[in-house]
Amino acid sequence: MFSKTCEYGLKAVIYIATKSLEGNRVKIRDVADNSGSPEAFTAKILGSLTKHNIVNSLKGPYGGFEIEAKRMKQIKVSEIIFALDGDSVYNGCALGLSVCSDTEPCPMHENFIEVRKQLKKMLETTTIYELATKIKSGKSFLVR
Amino acid sequence: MFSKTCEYGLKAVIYIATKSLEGNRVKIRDVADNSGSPEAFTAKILGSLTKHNIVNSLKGPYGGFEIEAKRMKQIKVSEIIFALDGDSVYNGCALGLSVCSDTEPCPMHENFIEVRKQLKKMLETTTIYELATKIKSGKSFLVR
DNA sequence: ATTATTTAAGATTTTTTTATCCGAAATAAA
DNA sequence: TTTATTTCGGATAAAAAAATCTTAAATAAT
Repeated sequence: MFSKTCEYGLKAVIYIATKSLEGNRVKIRDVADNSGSPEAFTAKILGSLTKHNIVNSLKGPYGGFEIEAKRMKQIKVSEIIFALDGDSVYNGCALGLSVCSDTEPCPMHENFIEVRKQLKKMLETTTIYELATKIKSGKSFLVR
Repeated sequence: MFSKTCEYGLKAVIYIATKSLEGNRVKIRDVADNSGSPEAFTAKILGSLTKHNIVNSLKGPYGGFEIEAKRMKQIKVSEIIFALDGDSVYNGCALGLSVCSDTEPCPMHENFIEVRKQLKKMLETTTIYELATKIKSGKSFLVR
C-alpha cells in the first residue's frame, strides 16, 4: 500500500508523538527500536520529516525529536504521505497510465473513484494525535 | 497501488479479452504493443496467467492468447491480482506490521477497515468482460 | 575552550523489482 | 517430414528501492 519509507515515517511520527505527550524528547535510536525500523533509514526519513516541519529536531546532548501537542492535533496522515511518497496515492492510475482522468479514463478509472474518495477522506481526517493516543491507551501496537 | 507485474497483467488480459470478443487470437508482440508494456516482461507475465488458467495459450503458427467469452465474464480483477501479487492487497498492514488484526491492531487498522472493505468489493465484482467492453466502446483507453 | 552527545547529509552498498535474452518445446501448414 | 511460427522457461542484466556507513555540524554541560 505505502512505501517502506512511508511506513517507517508514519510509525516514527506516531512514536515521537506518544513520547512528546509525556514531555519526553527521543533519540533516533529510541525511535528506531520502538517503531521496529532500521536505525539508519529512520535517521534519513526523520531528516526529511524535519525539513517538512512535521517533527522538530534539536541537536547535541539532551537533543532529539519532538512534536508539540498543538501540532500533532493538526497533522493529518495525508501530510506525512505527501511529504515522503508524493501524490501518487492521490493521482496514480491503477493501470499505470501517465494520463488517466475523468475525460480520458483507463478502464478501471470509474471503479476506483469511490474507493479513492473514501481513502482520501480517511487520510485527511486522521490526525497523529488520534493515532498516538491509541498507542498510549494500549489499544494498538507499533511493533509486531 | 499495484506492482508493475499486476498493471501489465491486467492490461494484457483486458486487451486479449477485447480481441477474443472479436474472435481473434493475439500474439505476445501484439499484446505488448497494445497494452503499452515491455514485450519480454509481458511474455513472462502471460506465462504465469496461463498457468493460473486466466488466459488460454496455443503454441505454433496461428497460435497466441485468447480468453473465452464465458470465462471473461467469470474472471474478477481480484483473481488476477491474487495470481500475480498474492494477497498483500487484502491482508497487508498499512504500517507493515507482520501481525495486524482486529484483536491486535496497528493504530491505523480500524481507520482502514471501511476503505479496504470497499476496495475488496470493487475488485471482486469487476469482471474482465466489463473492462473489455469499455475499451471496445471507446469509452476508455489502455495506452497513454 | 573542550568534550561528549546528537542530528545532518551525502556516498555507498545491498536487496528487490523490473526487464531482457536465448535456447527449447510445441504445432500448424505445406 | 520439414519448416516457419509461436509460446515456455530458465538465466541474466538493469534499474529502483531499501538500507547502511561515514564524516560533518551543532550544542549543552563541564
